[in-house]
Amino acid sequence: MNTHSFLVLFGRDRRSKINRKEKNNKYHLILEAAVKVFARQGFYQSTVAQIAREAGVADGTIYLYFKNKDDILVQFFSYRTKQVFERFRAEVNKSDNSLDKLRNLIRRHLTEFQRDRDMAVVYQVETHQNSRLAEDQIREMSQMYQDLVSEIVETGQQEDSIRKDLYVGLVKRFILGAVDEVINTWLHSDKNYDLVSMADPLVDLFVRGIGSPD
Amino acid sequence: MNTHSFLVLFGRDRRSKINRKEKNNKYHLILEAAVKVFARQGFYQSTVAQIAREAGVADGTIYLYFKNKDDILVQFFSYRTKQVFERFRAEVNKSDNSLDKLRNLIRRHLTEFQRDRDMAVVYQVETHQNSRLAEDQIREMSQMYQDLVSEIVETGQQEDSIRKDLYVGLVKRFILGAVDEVINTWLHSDKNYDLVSMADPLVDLFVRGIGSPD
DNA sequence: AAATCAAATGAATACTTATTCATTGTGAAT
DNA sequence: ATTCACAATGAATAAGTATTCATTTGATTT
Repeated sequence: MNTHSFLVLFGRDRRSKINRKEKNNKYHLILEAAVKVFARQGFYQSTVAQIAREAGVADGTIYLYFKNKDDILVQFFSYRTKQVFERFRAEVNKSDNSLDKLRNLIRRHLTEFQRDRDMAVVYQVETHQNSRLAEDQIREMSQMYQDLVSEIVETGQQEDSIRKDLYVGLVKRFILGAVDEVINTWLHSDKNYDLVSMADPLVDLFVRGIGSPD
Repeated sequence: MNTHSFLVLFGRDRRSKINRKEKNNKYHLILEAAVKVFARQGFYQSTVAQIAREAGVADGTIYLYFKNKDDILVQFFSYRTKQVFERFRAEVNKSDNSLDKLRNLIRRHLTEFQRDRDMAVVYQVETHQNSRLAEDQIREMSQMYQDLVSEIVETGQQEDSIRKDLYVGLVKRFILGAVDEVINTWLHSDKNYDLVSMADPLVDLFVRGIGSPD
């Protein structure tokens, strides 16, 4: 862990910190460039030289801000992706009604992933990898998401809008998996339809299932 | 695993086919070894030397059976995985009842992926990759699966066991995604629970949803 | 203008690895 | 026994690439 990572967190201070601010910018510049390159070619197919080129800096400069190539991916998960997942929590907290919570969560999830495709690609690929470089970060986010779903299910059961005979561990995977696949299909398509518009039909499927009411 | 033991096992067949049979065996030997190595380390982290070692052959031998490293992965999808997906179709055809079709499909899917973990890992990782080496094969299998679900939904709608107001394109992703995630979680766990036992609860979720009946 | 110093550079290093191919091994045919 | 036809080998080749570090740049201070 290098000093610069910390500077990022507290980068708002404007006074006499031009120097830091520049640093801050370059850190983000490289990170953004890296994500773009990773999204296009995959982590292992991407070279440090390509990232440097995309960011408009020299190869060596990258090592002033990141320990090594792996570290770039870890930083991506630590800051960019974790930030997004924290927004999910905020979204769920907005409502008391469990079905609204669920709808808000899915909608936010699709919105954020549609907004930043490069992030979406890297996230989808790396979380499905076997030897995951950012294993700890990925676990933490997965846990975050599962906690949200748990909370939704519990709330719903209290207010009697969600079945009580559910295996909650499975419900979590059921929901996350379906959302993931919808995103994945979108990423592999020409991306000329609105991902967020899938939210309502998807929630409807989660809640009512595909079976006839009778 | 060395070549010698294989020669002993199959060394009895002296006919002119011995040549072909040996070839065939070595082809499969290498393919199996490669899948094992890919599953452990990922495609790009795996070296041809490692595959050769695992198969008990020389590095150069691999190029007598495969055009190059990429070709090994393509062959894996062309033969091994496609074969599995064809079993899915057979399974669905066994029943006329749509919900049974669905249950059979899911059960078979989980059974096959549990049976061959190495295949499961490679499949899961590669299908989520961005630049997919076996793009054509993957598309074909995805299509196969989606056709199965379409068939199930149509049958179910005719026999009035499945809702008629469904967006079928979404139902496909909904089902495949949930199954995928259940498999993925299992692969990243200690794998000491029975994957197939998830089939019935999962189908129940698909059909009835999580919402209360009222 | 000179000195200072961190930031940035990019050529050089050290290493890894896919692929080739001259050589060797093997069993069948003559 | 000798030749023949391949299968198999693995050392050598040719590329590629992560990382380092001696040098340069440019801004700020003295």
